[in-house]
Amino acid sequence: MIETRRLALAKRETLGFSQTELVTAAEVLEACSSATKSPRFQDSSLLPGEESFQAAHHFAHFWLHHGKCTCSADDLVRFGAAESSLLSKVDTGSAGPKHAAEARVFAAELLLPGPLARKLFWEDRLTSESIAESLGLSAALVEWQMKDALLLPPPAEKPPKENKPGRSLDPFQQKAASTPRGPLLLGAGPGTGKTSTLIGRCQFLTGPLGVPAEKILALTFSRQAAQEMRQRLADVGVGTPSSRPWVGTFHGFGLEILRRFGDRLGLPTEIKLLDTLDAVTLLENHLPRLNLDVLDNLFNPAVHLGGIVKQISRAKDELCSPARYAELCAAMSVEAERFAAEVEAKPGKKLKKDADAALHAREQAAKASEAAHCYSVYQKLLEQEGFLDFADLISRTVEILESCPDVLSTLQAEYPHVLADEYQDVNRACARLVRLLAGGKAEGLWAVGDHRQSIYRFRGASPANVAAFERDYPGGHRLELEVNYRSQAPIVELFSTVAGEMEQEAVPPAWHAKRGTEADSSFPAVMLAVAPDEDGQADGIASAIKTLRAAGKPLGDQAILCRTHGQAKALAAKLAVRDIPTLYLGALLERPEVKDLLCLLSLISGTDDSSLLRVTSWPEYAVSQRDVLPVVERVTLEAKPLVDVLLETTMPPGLQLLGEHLSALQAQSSDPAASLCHYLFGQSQFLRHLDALETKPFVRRLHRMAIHQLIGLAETFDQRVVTTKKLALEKPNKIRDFLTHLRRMQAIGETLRGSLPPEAGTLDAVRVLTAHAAKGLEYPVVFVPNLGAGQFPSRGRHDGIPEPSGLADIAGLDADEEECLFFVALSRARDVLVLSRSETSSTDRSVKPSPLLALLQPWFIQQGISETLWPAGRTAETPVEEVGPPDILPTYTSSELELYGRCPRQYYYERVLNLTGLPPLSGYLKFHNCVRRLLTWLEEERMTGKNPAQERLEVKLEEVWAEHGPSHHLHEMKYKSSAASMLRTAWEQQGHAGYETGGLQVTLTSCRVKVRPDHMCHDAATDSLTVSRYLTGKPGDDDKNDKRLALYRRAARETFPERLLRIEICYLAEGLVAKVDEPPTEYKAKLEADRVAKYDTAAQGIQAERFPARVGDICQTCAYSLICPL
DNA sequence: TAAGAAGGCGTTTTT
DNA sequence: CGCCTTCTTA
Repeated sequence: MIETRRLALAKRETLGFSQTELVTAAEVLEACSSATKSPRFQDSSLLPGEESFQAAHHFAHFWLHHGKCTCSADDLVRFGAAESSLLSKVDTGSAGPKHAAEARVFAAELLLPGPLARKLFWEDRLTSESIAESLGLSAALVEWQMKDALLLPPPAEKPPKENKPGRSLDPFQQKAASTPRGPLLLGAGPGTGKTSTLIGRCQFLTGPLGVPAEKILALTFSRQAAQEMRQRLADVGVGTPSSRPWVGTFHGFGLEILRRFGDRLGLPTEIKLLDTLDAVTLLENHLPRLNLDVLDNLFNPAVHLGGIVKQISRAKDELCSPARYAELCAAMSVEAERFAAEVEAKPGKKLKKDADAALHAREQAAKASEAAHCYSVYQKLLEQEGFLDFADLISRTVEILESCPDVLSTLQAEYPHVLADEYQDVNRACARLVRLLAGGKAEGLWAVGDHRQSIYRFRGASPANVAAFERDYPGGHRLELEVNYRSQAPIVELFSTVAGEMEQEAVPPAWHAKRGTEADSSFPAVMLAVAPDEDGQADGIASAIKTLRAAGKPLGDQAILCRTHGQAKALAAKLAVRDIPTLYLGALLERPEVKDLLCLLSLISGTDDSSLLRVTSWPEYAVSQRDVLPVVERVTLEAKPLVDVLLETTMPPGLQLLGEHLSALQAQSSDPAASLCHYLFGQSQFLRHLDALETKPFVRRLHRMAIHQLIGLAETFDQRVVTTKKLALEKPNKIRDFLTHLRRMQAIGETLRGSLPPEAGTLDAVRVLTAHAAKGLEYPVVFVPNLGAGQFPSRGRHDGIPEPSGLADIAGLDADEEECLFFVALSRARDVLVLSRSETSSTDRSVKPSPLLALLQPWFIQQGISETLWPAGRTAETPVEEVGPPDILPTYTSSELELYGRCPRQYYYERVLNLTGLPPLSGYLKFHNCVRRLLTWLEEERMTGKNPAQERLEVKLEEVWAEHGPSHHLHEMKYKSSAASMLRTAWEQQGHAGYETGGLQVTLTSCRVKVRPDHMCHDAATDSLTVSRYLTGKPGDDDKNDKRLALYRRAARETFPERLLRIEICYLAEGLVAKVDEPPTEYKAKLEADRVAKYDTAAQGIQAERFPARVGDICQTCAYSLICPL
């Protein structure tokens, strides 16, 4: 697209207009007409602005593709919704959509060049509407174009890089490219020219061998890799417009086969493809059929569905049918039982550890079995509805090829040459697909990969396919590329050492470094540094970056490769403080400017009025919180539309202005992307204020790119294939649906990472990325920080859903995945590689060196290089000011202190600002709310003297349910019956007569706490008091360590010192009662005291008005996440 | 000194 | 929820 823009600008200049000259659309089109000697394409059914765009679009095709426009009418007018379908995510290599997109960009750039748009907006301070008017274009088009022109980095003067001078192939590459017949597996280590060889292979096939280009099938994993390969093939002139190789992704190829031959499996002609969220929604819609038990969670039924869907997808990648999956799980259960029996029969004293292990094995088996059942239900649903998921694109294609010999032979004849890229990353399904296509002797198969770079095993990639190449392809042979063109000799030696250590049996590979050692006195090629703390490490990296820049390595040539996004985020932040521009967007939805705009959207769609607090705090409106809070309250209470309230003449001017903006947006369209564009470029001063807030130009860039990403996300958002059941009375509202979609994505744990647009490629800033993301890339300078134990390799977390053993037969695994990742990271460096670690971290007091460093030892010893010591950093600790106990102790309820403990910021929103926040996404919180209300009611009834009659329970349940229950919820009945049974259990716990009126109270250092236990019961005969806590979930191991129980004990002791005390947990769902014993030792008593002290700490925080946000998992479900931190 | 309990922390990504 | 670390206890 960058190139397309460049072409458009150049064309505009040849037409006689400069880049920043204000020229009307009519004049531009007139010039186009005379330049091409063709009439202005005209369609009188269009509006004036649209007509210009369409005409320009036709000229664009004429110049770009030397052809006529074949785009649909929709393509022509609706420039924004270019790629709204999920199917467009699957790359089938067809040129149509790409050409259409190029023409759109070209046309827009021709009519309103980026430089002109920037000048008019920033210098002349014009709005999109006035620009549209003066150019004779539609405002929507102008806004769409401004989105790119203002938010993306302007293109560099010169093209970023010319393609590498076409080096002729070296002997190894030549031999591989010109193998007369396969099957061949080419081992291509880092920087050995894998892609060049692949291209060379195509040239060899189409050249000397005279193979028609369309007989070649090249399969990759990512669309990007496919795109690059297509580009390079075009560059070297392989193929013609009528005969070109089929280059695309495995999934894209599968999609094409399913479109052609899907009828053999009874698939519908129009394929409906599900993404992960669709799949989760589908399962959620049929939750009762899933019969979840161990994987059930009443309070958040969807909590495990994400993991289950992931597991199903894994199974499909392994070509494992639901039946087979169930068998594996059954075997797992048998094994678990056998293990349990073995433990049971073991002589000697029983160890808790063994018993736990047995229990654990059983639980895992039970979970797996439930997942297996979900799989079978899911698959039936897919077939019933005619849906496919991503994994089906491969597995069902395999199914066709295996069951329809005619289809198979058709395809084998069409593609006698099959090229498979990244062979170490193929999963079983892809490997089978390749095997089938390659045919009997598989002479046309040419695969390339590097098993040491197999870093995607967690998603099913299996280097076992590399190991088993000869088994799968008898008569197959291997070749290895041995010259590294990328890195300086010391770096090549270093990662060769690692590769040698990784290999258990095989001879270590020795790559020849082509580049030798280009001595650079200012910096060693390889360096290993250790800092006492993380700030020291950041200082060290920052100063190395500066030194290297001074030595001629621009910031854009330097990259920091981290193991996790968490590390990347932290390091990027530390470098930003040290004035190093870094290119890292992080989680898109956590970025303040993105949250700002999401709040705006939620105001437009009327989904969350508390967003008002955030929006009105912008400089544009500058309304004080004092003025806004009453408005929020009124809107909540009066059920009057927000805009109407804002437009009341008594409102402060800021609120009225916002009211005007919102009402205009609401009148205009309900498309999220269009609304955002109109707001940003037409109505508001948002972008100018955003700039004013930030002094560093680079950070401004990041802000704008993040906003661009958000708009892109909104553009590609479309109605879901599978929707959650909605209330019939809800009006369609695309903005609301978009916001809900984002929340649901968050809820299933999908983080939307802000990926950088290609336009960012030329920016001079240090790239911060994960080692995974760096695969296939190279940088002159590479930093690999945080090489501590537990950091790299990362101590990861697994999903709750176990994988049945035997799903993947990964026999003969070569090296550990983390070692591969380390290897990938090291081999990205061209000239300088800086490895570093910190001896402490914010979480661990001491961090040992990563075991991965041991792999480097031989080389470091041989070179006589020892660790460089970096000094400690400045520790920027802000001392917490102590607030002494106040004269009059304030009183809090225990629940508000607990709220503060969970997240002080949430406490602030709820208790200080009195906001209500978003309603919960699913029904479980309403259900929970009902149960709590009912239990409180029950306890209050009891306080009056006696247990209510049983019939009253049902009456009360109906009453509370009608008002607060999850009515119309998909699983309302399930919730309702659990609520009824819990209430019943609580009711049966009546025990004794004689209830305490009022609650308990406890005095801490800085406050008094009012405690209202779930249930209390006084037995006058023995003068004993039983205090019970109701738990609605399943019993857990550390329930009795809950700080609330400690508080119960303290409060009961203080309120009734003379009574005999008994603390209990009552599990309502199970009908169990567990007694909580008195702390037997001093140590335990101290632990309990510490728990109580947490209430004290919370009270101190509230008094000191400290309300920091506790960022973590809870944010995903927090009702205030959009406005936080306010 | 080792077993055990309690607390703290927290992955990678494409289609 | 599963791991590692840190602390207590026998």
